[in-house]
Amino acid sequence: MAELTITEVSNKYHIKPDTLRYYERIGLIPKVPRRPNGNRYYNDGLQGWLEMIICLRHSGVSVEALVDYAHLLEQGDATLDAREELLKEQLELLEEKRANLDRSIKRLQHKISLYETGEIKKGKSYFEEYKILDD
Amino acid sequence: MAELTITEVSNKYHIKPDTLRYYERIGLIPKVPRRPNGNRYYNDGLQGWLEMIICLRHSGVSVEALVDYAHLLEQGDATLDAREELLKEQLELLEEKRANLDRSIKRLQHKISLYETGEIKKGKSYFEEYKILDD
DNA sequence: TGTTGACTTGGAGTGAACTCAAGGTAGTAA
DNA sequence: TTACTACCTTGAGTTCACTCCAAGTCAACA
Repeated sequence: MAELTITEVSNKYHIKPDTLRYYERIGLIPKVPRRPNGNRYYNDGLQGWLEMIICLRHSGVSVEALVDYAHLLEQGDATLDAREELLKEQLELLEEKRANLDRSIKRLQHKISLYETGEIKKGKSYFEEYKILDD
Repeated sequence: MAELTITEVSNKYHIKPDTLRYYERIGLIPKVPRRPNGNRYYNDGLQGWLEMIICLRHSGVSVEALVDYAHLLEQGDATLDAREELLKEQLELLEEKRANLDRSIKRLQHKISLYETGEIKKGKSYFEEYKILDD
């Protein structure tokens, strides 16, 4: 890890430079340090934070929640409890998401198996297929 | 199960009447049958389909993909293979999602444990917390 | 000394998926 | 008859999360 330009970070994390600047604008990333000419550079700490928020964003954690967390971090020691609380709330949301995701995956697998075994036969009416799945 | 009004379906599946009408407008739900006064009623087949699409929507399957699937269903037997293909694609997407979700959950759990054991101590600089997590 | 090319800014535009508002009708209850 | 409620339609508005655009700066290279 080293200090990377915005384009390098963009390539590393598959996230557009515009998005990186947007994240900074809304406070999801703090003020990024600059070269004498004004160009941003991203150090190790920033890259660690980026990795974290990109992972969580991919899982559907809202930008708002992450901005809240970032703001709490900026306020330092006084917000340790609030931060833990926020993380726990988000964890619960993600666990709900996973439960639902598991249901959907099972549903799709079951449905696909019906296609493969030919149990969804020709000539069925539009919705007949769905009665099978009322489980 | 019986024939339900739009409000009853709305309550049953926690989805707004406007959203139900919207789904119909865009072809995600087929023409819903009507009472003589024009009010919609949702029969068993429709409710089964709704349950399915709501589950998948909660898991992040796009409206577009579901509309495509609905259109294929409407076209009958000739689309059996295309339907199976579409389901398999969506299943793959969901499995990717689950892998990422698991990563995020582990990350959050780890982070919360750092808060609980006090390993995230007072007086740390803004990003120091994230260096711990470079794993 | 131009002319690339990578960066900068502020602000506007986009796409997905709802969500709402305005105005109208049908059926019931006082 | 009037009031109320639940439904209807069309079309516009909202939210979220980017994503793009135009115009400008700066460093390096021919």
